[in-house]
Amino acid sequence: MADLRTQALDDFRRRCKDQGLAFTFQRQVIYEAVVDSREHPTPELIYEQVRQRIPSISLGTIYKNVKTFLDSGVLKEVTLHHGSLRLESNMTPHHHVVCASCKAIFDIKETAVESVRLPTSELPAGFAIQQCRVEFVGVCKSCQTARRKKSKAAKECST
Amino acid sequence: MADLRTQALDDFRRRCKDQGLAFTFQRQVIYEAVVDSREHPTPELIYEQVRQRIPSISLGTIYKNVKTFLDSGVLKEVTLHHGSLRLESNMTPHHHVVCASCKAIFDIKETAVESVRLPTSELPAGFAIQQCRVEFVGVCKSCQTARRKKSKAAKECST
DNA sequence: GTAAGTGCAAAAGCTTTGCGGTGAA
DNA sequence: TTCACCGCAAAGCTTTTGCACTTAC
Repeated sequence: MADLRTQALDDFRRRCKDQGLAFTFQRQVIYEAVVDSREHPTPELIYEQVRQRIPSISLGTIYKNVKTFLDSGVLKEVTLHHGSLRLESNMTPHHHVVCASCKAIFDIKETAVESVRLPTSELPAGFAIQQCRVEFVGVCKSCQTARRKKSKAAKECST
Repeated sequence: MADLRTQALDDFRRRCKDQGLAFTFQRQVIYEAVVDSREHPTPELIYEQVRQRIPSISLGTIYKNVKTFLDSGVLKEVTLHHGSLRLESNMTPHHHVVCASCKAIFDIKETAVESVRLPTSELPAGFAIQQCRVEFVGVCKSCQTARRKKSKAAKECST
């Protein structure tokens, strides 16, 4: 009987193969650390977890692999905005449209979307909601144009 | 006739007074730089803008004042997650509940909220939406408890 | 065997902090 | 006059990069 962990491991091995990534012990343990933690961990937290099983691992390796996993779609980032403080002077409630490519942020007035409701039963126990933010993620006009140009150039280059 | 800029300035002066903040030229220019820019600027971008009017300003002053403005509610941050990469292994679409105090992130299954629609007319021209993310912001149970304890202690301290 | 991955250390952002001089109230 | 604020410089994080060694394929 293949237990869940074995199955998850096979899954991960397959995903590495699909992405052309070498299947190393370090990668396996890093990946498991993220999956096992229910906390949306930071690289530092992953480092602490992984070090319990691989004391010789370096933080640099965590970062390199996290980046590899993000690039290949094995993991995701919780937010597109990490790494830079972005400010807001529009103090009236509103929502955002964000370009995944250039990180441009556009405001949308609150009334443009229907108010979103969440049944209390879906919330963590005792959580007090103050606000609901909606974020539409996509690609802005100029980034679409840039991508088209780039892929066209790549095509011409390969012929 | 008081133009818009004069009025905005008076507004800002009043807000500083309300918050017990000194009204300095630097603060005025920093604030105006954020308001004038439609781009949800970073501190670095604000620095560039402000330097055109106050060449001697330092980046440290930008950071100090941005922090002051955030603490006093004169400005807001676009996201709570800036400053730390947070990872996600749950690749199925879902939404988040975030504690504004400890930054804990909880998953909510996508079906828990009705799908959010945005009329194309509300979008920036040419923007291609790929995804909609909903984030409920509030305070988790343990942070509520901690705050209650803290404010109780403060009360006892002041008597 | 070869290309990719690892560990280590240095460096590159971004942000905070401390201190002496300056300016707002 | 006093206290908060400014500019400067140093330090503290987080993240990236380069290089020699090792490992997966």
